[in-house]
Amino acid sequence: MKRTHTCGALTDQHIGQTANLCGWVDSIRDHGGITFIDIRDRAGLTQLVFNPENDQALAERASRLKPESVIGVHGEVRPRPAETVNPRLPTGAIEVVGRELEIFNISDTPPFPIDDAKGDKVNEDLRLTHRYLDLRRPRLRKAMEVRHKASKTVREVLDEEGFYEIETPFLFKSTPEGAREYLVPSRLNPGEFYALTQSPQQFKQMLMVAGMERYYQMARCFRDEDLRSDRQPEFTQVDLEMSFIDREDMYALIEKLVARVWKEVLDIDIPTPFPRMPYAEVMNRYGIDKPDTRFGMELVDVGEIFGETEFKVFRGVLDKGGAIKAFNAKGLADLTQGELTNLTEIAQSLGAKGLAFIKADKGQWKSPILKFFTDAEKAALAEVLEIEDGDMVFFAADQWTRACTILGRIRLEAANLLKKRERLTIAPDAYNFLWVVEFPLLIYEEEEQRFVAAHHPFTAPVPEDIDLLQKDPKAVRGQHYDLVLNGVELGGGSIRVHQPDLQKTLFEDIFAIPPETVQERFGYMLKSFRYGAPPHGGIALGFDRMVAILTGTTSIRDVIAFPKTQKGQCLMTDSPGPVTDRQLRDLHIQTLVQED
RNA sequence: GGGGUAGUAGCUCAGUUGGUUAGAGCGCCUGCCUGUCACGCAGGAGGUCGCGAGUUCGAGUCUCGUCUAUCCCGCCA
Repeated sequence: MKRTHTCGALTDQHIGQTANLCGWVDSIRDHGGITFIDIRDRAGLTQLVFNPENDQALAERASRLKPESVIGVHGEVRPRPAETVNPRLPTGAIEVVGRELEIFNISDTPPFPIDDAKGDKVNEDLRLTHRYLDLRRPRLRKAMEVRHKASKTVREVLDEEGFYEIETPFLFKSTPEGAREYLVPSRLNPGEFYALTQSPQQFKQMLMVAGMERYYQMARCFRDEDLRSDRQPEFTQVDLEMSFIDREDMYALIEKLVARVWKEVLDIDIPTPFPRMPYAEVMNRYGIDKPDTRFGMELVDVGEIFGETEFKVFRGVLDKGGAIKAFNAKGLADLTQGELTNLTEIAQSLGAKGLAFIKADKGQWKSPILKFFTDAEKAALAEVLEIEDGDMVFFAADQWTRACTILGRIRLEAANLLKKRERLTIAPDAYNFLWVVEFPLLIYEEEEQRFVAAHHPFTAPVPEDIDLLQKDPKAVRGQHYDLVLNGVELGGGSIRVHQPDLQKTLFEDIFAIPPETVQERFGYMLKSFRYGAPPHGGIALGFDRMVAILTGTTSIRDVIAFPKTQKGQCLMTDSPGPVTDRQLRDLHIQTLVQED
């Protein structure tokens, strides 16, 4: 039986017509005589009626079906009796009277309910083992649709903007700086290995040297790092690179791209341009480089208030040039002892000695450190932090970065506690995009006693800071930009170095990589830059994270058809798995693990 | 590598201070039922309490170890 309509398509417009529907049995309601079957396909649900008065044998066959079986039904569309119309269903005004029934496949009883509400509560490992059943649930089906629409829109916009979609190799060579890589033994080159690309970074720059001018790719990337709810070993980036552009061009393009995706998928108008904030400011105000700006409780520098303090802890930090930061967790004075202990432990894990606080409770302030504060200091605190009864204020006194980082983390934890108490609500359709700009180009690595790239070694310095490279490397800002959305790092990129001499200086003088190593790893790149490299820059957006936000989930596993568990396994196919000795021999490798 | 949470029927969970035969809802099976849509009613089957040790007269419950999933730290240029 060939289908003529989908299960979502039939409405009262089709009354009187015949139709062939194919799909899965969603539910069976056998009344002894009359039997109703909901048939489901990708598009929706339609009620089938089988009446023994019409065809006794057919009605009996229908009533013996099992849920999730696949059937085809021929019948006519008719209106439901007025009092039995179901307004909760798009197809609730009609039903299809079954005349013929073809059973394509009888289903075993599924191991878990194929149902959004119940399915969401089922253990994820069971769902992943039977992912083909999990994906039947409307929520996941919808996620796949959103993912498709988003990638389609990305392709449309970038096509309009003159980009070529170009594929680059997955099999690359190992580049030990950066993420741990998946290695692939080379059969034809004994003892040598490919590495799967952790991103197409070097290839896309070569495409610019090659004169492609505008490249993009829905690029699969591979990183052998530990997993998180927003990190999978293979994931997808919207990867692109452009020649002859500056940062402003990039902001405009990505704002256009993102706004179109939100419009196409959610029918929401995202205001552009997006706000921009320098790295130093986001750290000062939010204590994190990917701030969630959907709520306030911003960090405040209270160092000036305590300029004359005799409180040893603050005095010591200020004398060493550190910072005293504070923020007001509005309405969190009823924090429990357990919650406070938990916050303190988090602060300590980030290097704090403790977590100082002031609780404004029933008209008075309570705090172990209150006795060290003068009345003037208290008054000043009350003013800048807008302390009211019921508030909880946290402090961090440390070197600037650490003080910000500690409170930035506590701010997020406090927000979660307030959400639980329903004192902080964030609109589900709040999308706070933000460009974070002017990152430092370099970070000093204490362990290795050298500078490393804050992002990657191909990021160009801000032109007016180039002179500082030798004099004051810490002060050099990079032409890097991060796109942040609701506290999630959605992507990042930069204007690249395109001058061979500058790139060589960065590698050898600043990052202190031995010249032989530079030659081995990046020699081809430096060489290419001597043959007419255009100024260029690019960006990569985390596509899985974008779709997760579009579908309102926090786990990218919900938007990847076949994701892996935290141990990197696919429970459906049971991979990875062992290989034969013969395979290992062909690849010239041995394992040190003995099979049981 | 480290910390937290969870693991009891096919699924979701309850199980008191360690004490008789481990329960519920859903699902499944059987029967009844002609307008339901989470159909209803009656009955029934279904358990290696993740696994392994230990303590104890006695362990789902306590201890240790271990496995799996998940959240987080480290890690992710």
